[in-house]
Amino acid sequence: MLVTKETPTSPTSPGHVLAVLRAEGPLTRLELQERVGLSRVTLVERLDLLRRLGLVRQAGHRESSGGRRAEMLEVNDTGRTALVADLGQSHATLAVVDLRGTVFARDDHRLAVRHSPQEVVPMLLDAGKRLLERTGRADTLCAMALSVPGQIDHERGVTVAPPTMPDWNGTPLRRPFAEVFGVPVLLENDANALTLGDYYAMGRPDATLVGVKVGTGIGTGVVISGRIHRGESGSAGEIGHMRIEGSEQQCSCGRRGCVAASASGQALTRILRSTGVRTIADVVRRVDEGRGDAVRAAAEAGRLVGTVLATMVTIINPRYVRVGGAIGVLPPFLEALRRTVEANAHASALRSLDIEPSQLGENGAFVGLAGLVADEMLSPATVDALAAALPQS
Amino acid sequence: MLVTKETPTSPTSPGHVLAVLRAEGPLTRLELQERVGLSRVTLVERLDLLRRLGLVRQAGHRESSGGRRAEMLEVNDTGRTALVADLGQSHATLAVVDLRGTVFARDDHRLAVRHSPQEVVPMLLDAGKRLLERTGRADTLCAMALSVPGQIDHERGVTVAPPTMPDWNGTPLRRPFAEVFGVPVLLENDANALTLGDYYAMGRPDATLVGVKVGTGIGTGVVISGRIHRGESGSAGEIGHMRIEGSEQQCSCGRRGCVAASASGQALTRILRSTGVRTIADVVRRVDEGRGDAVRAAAEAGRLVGTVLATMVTIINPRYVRVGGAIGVLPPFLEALRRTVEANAHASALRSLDIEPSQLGENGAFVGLAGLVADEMLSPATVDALAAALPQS
DNA sequence: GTACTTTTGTCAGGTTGGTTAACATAAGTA
DNA sequence: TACTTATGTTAACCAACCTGACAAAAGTAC
Repeated sequence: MLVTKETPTSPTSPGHVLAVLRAEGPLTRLELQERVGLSRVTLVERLDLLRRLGLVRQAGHRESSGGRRAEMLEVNDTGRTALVADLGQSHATLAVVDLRGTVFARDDHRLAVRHSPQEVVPMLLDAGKRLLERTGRADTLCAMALSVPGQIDHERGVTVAPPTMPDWNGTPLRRPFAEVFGVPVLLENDANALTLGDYYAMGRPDATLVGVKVGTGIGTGVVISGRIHRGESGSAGEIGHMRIEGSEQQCSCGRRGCVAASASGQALTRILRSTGVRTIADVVRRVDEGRGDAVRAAAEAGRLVGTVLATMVTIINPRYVRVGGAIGVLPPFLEALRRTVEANAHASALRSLDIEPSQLGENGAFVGLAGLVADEMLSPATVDALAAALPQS
Repeated sequence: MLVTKETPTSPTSPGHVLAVLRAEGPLTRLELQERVGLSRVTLVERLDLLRRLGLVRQAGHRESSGGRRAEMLEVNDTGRTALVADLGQSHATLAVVDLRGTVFARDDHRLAVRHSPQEVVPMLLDAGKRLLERTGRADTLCAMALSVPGQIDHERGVTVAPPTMPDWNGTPLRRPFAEVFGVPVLLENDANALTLGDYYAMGRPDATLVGVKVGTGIGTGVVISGRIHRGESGSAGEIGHMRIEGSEQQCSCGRRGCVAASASGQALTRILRSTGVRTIADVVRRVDEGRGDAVRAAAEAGRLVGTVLATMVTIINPRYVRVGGAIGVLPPFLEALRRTVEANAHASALRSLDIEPSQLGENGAFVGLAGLVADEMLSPATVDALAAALPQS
């Protein structure tokens, strides 16, 4: 049966007041009062509570309309800290951020191609501790969030790694980090995290958003009604290993003809190997330099991903598509992708569609993870729990 | 910005009590009290209100545990009436139903291939009035719901008809029916309505459900978190006019190579024309009789739809797929579809997947529309509004 | 400066909507 | 008949919130 998931909090609880403030940006007390439907007396009490929790702050004033200026209030999303990590097939990056996604410090690690959790997890724990100390924000740490390639078993807090990373299959991630840092640990797929980054950076639009990430591998994320659609087994949007009609290219997943076998960063590296390319960074550099073979390969990759994305657009009918990842943002790739989608998707789905590159660059996943933490820590339920635990006046 | 859409009703309001009862089936007063979190005194008052509104009723007793038996309570979903209509490319069917989808009377009309709203709408209004009178349920009518092929502009209550029904493009549907029957009118795409039918018939599972309808045309619906995903322009799931690689078959939509041009009921009728087939009913009969050419054609159609559905399954990662429509439920079609999905969709998405034919037959759309009406009329917001308007004891 | 306006905070009394506790009745079992 | 459980009702009570009055802060207009 469908279980109602709304928090059992009343629509005038402190948590709900904060939610209104979060959704509708800086507001004056009067505006807030109208939207929440509380009397001034009670609202003052609510705000006092939220202020003591450090969750709201002043944000300038409105123009005077003949008397005292009204003070604007907003959610304090810079006071608390999250430790976030982006784990990839060949890298691991840690960052200390606030709940808005501002990066205070980051720490990049290259990883061997076939790295194992036994080496990487302790390294991350250690690096995380040092990074927190270095920024002096350890005392405001409220959560940790990790993005990983492949699927996640959210129930158990365990990875369900892709075939390309067999050592990582079933690795418990939530537990070790929760134990060391003593805060909740959120896990998210890498493409989902990037998609959420764009979603939050766009001001949490109330429309369906599809995010595409083309880096070493290929993945997508879908945000519907403000939430990532993960599907029944957490593999929704895993388009990287869909078949391309007519292709027999061997894929690193073991099968043949996958999109990722022909259009991922890994595939481009292989395709351009004879021209001296060894890494994805090499691919990006050559495309930026305008080398014909590299540009053509990127465009062909964009066309292939575009074919699959056109189907996705037809099925999901999103308002926005945001394309990220090292390969995804390359202009020849993006242009070919856009043209292919426009040629193949359902006409009606195209009318309201907006395809743009992801705006966040290197920090995209961090913004997404920070937003995820924010949604968790600033949710009405969490805030009401905090408020209830607060000592009286 | 994302606007919070929860009703501003408190979590202990009459509407919410009803919602709990709706979600968790028949409950005793004590169980209900625990789940809602109200004292017995107040719960009695709530239930009195709901009983006076005719929204709850007794449903037998629990076994005695040594004393008086506890009385079970359930939502009364048979007391109110909805007029529902399923409008197709060549038929229009009206039915009088209760909010559970029980059909009290139905009225089938064949329509000319190129029918126009100018003839059909007045006919439906007239037939609806007579049907309501005949069943004697006109006095409990609480809403009307219509399913139509093509998309719907829910804002304006207007159809955005498919290219195959150009006369119906932009037809106002909500207004004429609302004026004649004096109740709210809900509109839904036909594939969405059928999908919702299976969703409600399955007891509103808390999992993603994809419905596929293959009748005259091809359409799909997606239920996520208990709601139909309609997409930005209402065309989500319109897979009928996606391209098949290699096909150049002319489609009735004007383009070439669409799935619907090769795999819809209309396409099968054309393909089997030389064997004497004239209608979809002919196709169904010949497949049921086991005629080789018809069975092969149905299987090939299933394979083609399966190819597209495999992509959809990979992208959405649903728990359930339900296949309906006159062609969709044919065993050779369904078997070929199932095999194709299993061969092509992402392995992880297949593990938790359950593909079955729609269980509802002719009345599928009616059950879906009835559920849609129920969700609307029994929602906390609607119920609380009714309760507030009720005269004091 | 003074007069006026708007914003914000606080106190006090009243209303509402719920609570608990006690009692009464109904409807079972042993 | 005695005991148990379910249900309804009454009355006293209580917490949360509201309204209204008052006051101070912080502006503008003159």
